[in-house]
Amino acid sequence: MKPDAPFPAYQPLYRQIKLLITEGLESGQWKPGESIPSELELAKRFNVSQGTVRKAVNELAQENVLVRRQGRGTFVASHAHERAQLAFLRITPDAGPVATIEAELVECRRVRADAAAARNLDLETGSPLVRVRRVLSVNAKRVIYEEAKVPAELFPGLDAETLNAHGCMLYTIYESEFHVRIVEAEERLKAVAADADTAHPLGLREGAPLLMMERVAYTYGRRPVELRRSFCNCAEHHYANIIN
Amino acid sequence: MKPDAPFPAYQPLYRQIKLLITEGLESGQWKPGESIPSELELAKRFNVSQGTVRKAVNELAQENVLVRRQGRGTFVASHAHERAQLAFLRITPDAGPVATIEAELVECRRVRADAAAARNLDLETGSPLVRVRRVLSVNAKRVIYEEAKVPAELFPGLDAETLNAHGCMLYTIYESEFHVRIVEAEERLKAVAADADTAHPLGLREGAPLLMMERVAYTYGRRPVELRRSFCNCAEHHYANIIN
DNA sequence: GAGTGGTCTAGACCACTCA
DNA sequence: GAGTGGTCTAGACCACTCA
Repeated sequence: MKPDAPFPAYQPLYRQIKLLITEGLESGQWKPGESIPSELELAKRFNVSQGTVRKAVNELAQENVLVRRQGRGTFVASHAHERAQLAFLRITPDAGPVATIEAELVECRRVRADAAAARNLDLETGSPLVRVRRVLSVNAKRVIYEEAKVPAELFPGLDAETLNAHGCMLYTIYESEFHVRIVEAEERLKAVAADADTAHPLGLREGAPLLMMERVAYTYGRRPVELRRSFCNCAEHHYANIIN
Repeated sequence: MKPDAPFPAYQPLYRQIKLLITEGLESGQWKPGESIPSELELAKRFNVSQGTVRKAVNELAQENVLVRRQGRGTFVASHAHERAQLAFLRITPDAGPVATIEAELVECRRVRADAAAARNLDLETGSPLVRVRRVLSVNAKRVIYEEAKVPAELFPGLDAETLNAHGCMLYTIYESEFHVRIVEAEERLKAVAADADTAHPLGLREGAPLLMMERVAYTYGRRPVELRRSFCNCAEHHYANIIN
């Protein structure tokens, strides 16, 4: 395999290999938690050197799409194991680690995408969405009220029953029940005053300061598949971030 | 050069090279904005292959310590150029990009480290610090009130005059005037209610919700050198973050 | 001991920058 | 055209896992 296609801009070989691997992941050829073939095997299959496969796999590992384990193999990253979940839950108690997380379902229903939701999810206005509202408890304290919206088409049969049956981690459910893996998210944070809707579920008075987190979550290929707005009571919790 | 030293745990060659390069940076042998020697030159100097140097340099580039430019060379990252500054200023207008940033100095004086500051900065309680309080304007709107504390020892002569003479980017000043380069930071975000101290500089009423950002900033080798607490009025601005 | 990923080398050639 | 980083190959050997 050589760089051909002069038009779609020059892409190095390892990027093309990366794309081929990503396609295998998208198609479900290799599922979350499973191992992909060894470097030598992939090199043979794609007719390139091991070094080129390595470079492609390294980038995917870096993006948390694959997980390398020396001596064992390379695995498809999963929200189910390894508490990689916590990468997407940045709220932490001020003192001590996150020990438990529980969710109480407030509501799960079908809605129509408004203009903003449609724009962010790359859909038509009015497209059917599933809207999930929940209260999350960290270490048995209710601190987050969140609303998630996802395209109904991608999540057929997502309802209260499904949610209650499969634990509290939404991204684990997306992955195991609907074959949608979240790999990246963009967040916008603001401090806002609690209104009636957000104050009550968290046991606060209206006007109390809340950390609002608006998120667009993406699957492979930077395709947006979830819109989320969360509100966190920061009395004893904070949002942790590392900059570099 | 071969892996020797059996005791301090096995470190691959490229990590040792990485450390040697970092030492050159810390010592000021190569200064921010300057280029470091070419890969082949470094390979000759350290008596390893170009590939090993490349691996070390790649990691440092990844950490935003070095910047690679094909055809030109490898440069020491700088807060002065390339608006790499914005990596550490996550506050953005809700609509449109950051066009201008200005700072008004509120206060600059010497203080003593309290227990918390001492712990976070790896100092003794009571150590001399310089405390800087400022109001930052983004696109000509005053939206951030911030307080930074740094060890006085590391920043001799840091005073109001210095600050007013060298523009508004603190990390650029640290770098150009005091040879302290910030490479990483940990932040904790909370929503809080404005008190008298924070409300007035931002033109808000007490009790208004503010986004509080507490930061520990690190130089090479993860040495903590700045403590910062900022408050942002989120009426028309937000904190942007990417998770993956 | 077989198989995996991790490190290291040597060398060829490409893409880009600049004088 | 000389010099830089970027890609790609082939091959050796190491560290780690597991049966």
